[in-house]
Amino acid sequence: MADDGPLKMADVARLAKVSMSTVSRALADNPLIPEDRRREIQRIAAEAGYVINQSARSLRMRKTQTIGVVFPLGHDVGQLISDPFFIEMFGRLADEITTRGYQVLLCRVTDTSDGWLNRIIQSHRQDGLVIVGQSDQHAALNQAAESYHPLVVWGGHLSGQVYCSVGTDNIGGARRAVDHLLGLGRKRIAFLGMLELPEIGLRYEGYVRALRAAGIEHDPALVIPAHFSFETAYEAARELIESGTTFDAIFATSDIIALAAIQALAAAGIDVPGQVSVVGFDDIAIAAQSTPPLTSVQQDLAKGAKTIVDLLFKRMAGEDAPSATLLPKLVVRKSCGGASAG
Amino acid sequence: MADDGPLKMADVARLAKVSMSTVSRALADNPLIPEDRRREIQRIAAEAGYVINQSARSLRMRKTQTIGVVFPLGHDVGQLISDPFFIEMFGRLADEITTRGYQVLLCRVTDTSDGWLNRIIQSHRQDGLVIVGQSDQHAALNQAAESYHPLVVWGGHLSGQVYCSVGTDNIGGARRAVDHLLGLGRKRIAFLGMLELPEIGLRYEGYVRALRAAGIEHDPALVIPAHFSFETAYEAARELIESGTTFDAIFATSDIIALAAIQALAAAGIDVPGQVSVVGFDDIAIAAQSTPPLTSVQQDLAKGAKTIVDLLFKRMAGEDAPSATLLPKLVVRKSCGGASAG
DNA sequence: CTTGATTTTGCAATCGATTGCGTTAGCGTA
DNA sequence: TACGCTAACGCAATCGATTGCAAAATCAAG
Repeated sequence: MADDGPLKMADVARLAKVSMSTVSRALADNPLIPEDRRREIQRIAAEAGYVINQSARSLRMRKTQTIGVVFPLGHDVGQLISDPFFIEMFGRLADEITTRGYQVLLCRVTDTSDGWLNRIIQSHRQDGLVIVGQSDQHAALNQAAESYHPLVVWGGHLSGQVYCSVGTDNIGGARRAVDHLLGLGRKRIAFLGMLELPEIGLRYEGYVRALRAAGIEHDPALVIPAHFSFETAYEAARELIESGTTFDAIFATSDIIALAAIQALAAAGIDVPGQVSVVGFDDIAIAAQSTPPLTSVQQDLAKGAKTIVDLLFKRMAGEDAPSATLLPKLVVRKSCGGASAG
Repeated sequence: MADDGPLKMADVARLAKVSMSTVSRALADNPLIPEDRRREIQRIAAEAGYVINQSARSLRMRKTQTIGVVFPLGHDVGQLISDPFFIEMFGRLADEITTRGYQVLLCRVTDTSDGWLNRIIQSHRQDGLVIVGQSDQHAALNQAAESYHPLVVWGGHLSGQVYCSVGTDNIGGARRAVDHLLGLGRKRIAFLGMLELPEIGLRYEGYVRALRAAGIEHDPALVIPAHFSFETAYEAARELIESGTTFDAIFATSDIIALAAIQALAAAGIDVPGQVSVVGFDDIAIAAQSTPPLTSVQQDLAKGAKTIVDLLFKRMAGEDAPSATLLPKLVVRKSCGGASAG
């Protein structure tokens, strides 16, 4: 009875003694087929273990029921997708997407030559795209967004931006963090991060504004370039410590950097938060579990992911969806001293 | 010149003044087409921004150039994919897969009713499957493996196993960890983990063997059920502490559980490693960065992922590939006292 | 200039579903 | 019985590529 190859719809049609058209419609719950017959055909198909071939379906319907999630570009190309922030974001996005009955296709860009985005788009492997982090590809995104609508980017809103983005209010978040440090009486606040990246530039902007508002002179010696990886951030922090520059607080532009800094401080025998307060950015899962627990600017990733996917589905439906900015929240824990009850 | 819809191969054929067959072959670098003409056609296609439609290609070739990665099943269904171990594994797998020119499709199983695996397989969305963690689906995997070969499972080798799996030597790893604790003079070693899961069962086996070999009586009061999530593990550890049962070491079956235990111990004013030594399992990235840094049984995920994907591609090529077991390594850090120069 | 061998090229079938449109069946009413 | 109308259903085209096979073009040798 059972031949080797997997069942095709034609086989089910034969079993049910109807045409393929009817099977197709029955499986799609098309009301053109009377309900009892629909049920019957569905039962037969299920019992035979029939599953629709998605390749064929995608071709015909020009839809794949799949969302592509594209990961860090530019400076991070070729690297492992291991940054906790990206990872957490990916998990949240995956949840939101699968909940809506779509599959998730991970796209790693291995070839950033001109047209990389077009190559992804035109492959028709997905019905929509989420790009996590605009990195240095602002122009490419702008260009693609003109003709391709189902596209949402996670990242700060930049000037001259055409594409739809969802991101944190970086300036406001940074400002809040630095204001908090100032409120604790800290005056020499170091800034750790890569100014070249657009989002970090915005956080720097917030840092500067907060200092200025407090009437504190801004010391360039306190601005330290630090990459996102733990090792390089640790080095950066170590150099700051050894440089002899005095400081009583650190505003790190990511939690990984903050954790690395705390570790470097501990290694140098400097007490956190006794001598130096540390604030991070992102509030990733381990932030609450570090020692001491890390004060951090919380990006509500659950909400961010939901917003991204909501907007994406709107755009896929042809509606126009505007960019959104999320308001970050400062989560105060022990790493900066002051009030906290663990 | 530019009409609205995206280019099709026929359009490129027209531009190049050849047939579609020739374009198809040229883009596939088929030597049937003379090299200079191939180049020419490729240039024309690239300039026009043409990209092959993967839906059509997949249908015709019966290949998708995609590997499906299926995530935790059973008890974890419906949960967020956030466990650092899974996440790290996913990143590594994604790297190995994309390096080989394949795409990664994330499959979350939302419906574990009978035939869930068949439904994934028969959808023909992927050319091969990696299943991360067999959970309680041993039987389903065995059944599917009989007719579907390009399938590799991450997990321990269980008795009566038909499918191909790659996993750590759980018994050996646990044994090594407990032996180390015994070597430090610890005698009352608590075990934290869910015995119901096959892999954890094996780790328990190693735990028991190590105790037995050391001539230490095995106290059931020291075996505490603990789930993989931080919160539940924290609760489990707290209960152990408050139960009054004496213990001088903890063997946790995952790093998350270990970190939760350390935090619970700290909250109870118990010094780690002074009063209690703690060893984890997995050696996830944050293990080295916790306070104190965590001793852990290292599963070499990079190697594991590479092995999984190697075997999978062998199987996709029709070869037969046997299961593999990786030897774990105990990474000693400060959380269990003894030698360490952190 | 033939002829045969070889290299290029294109026709048309194919992958497995979906769906517009026309046909048939079924029913009620006159 | 005849007619009209609607509900069910199936034919065949279609999505956009790949490829077996045969035709056409090219070349070498006689």
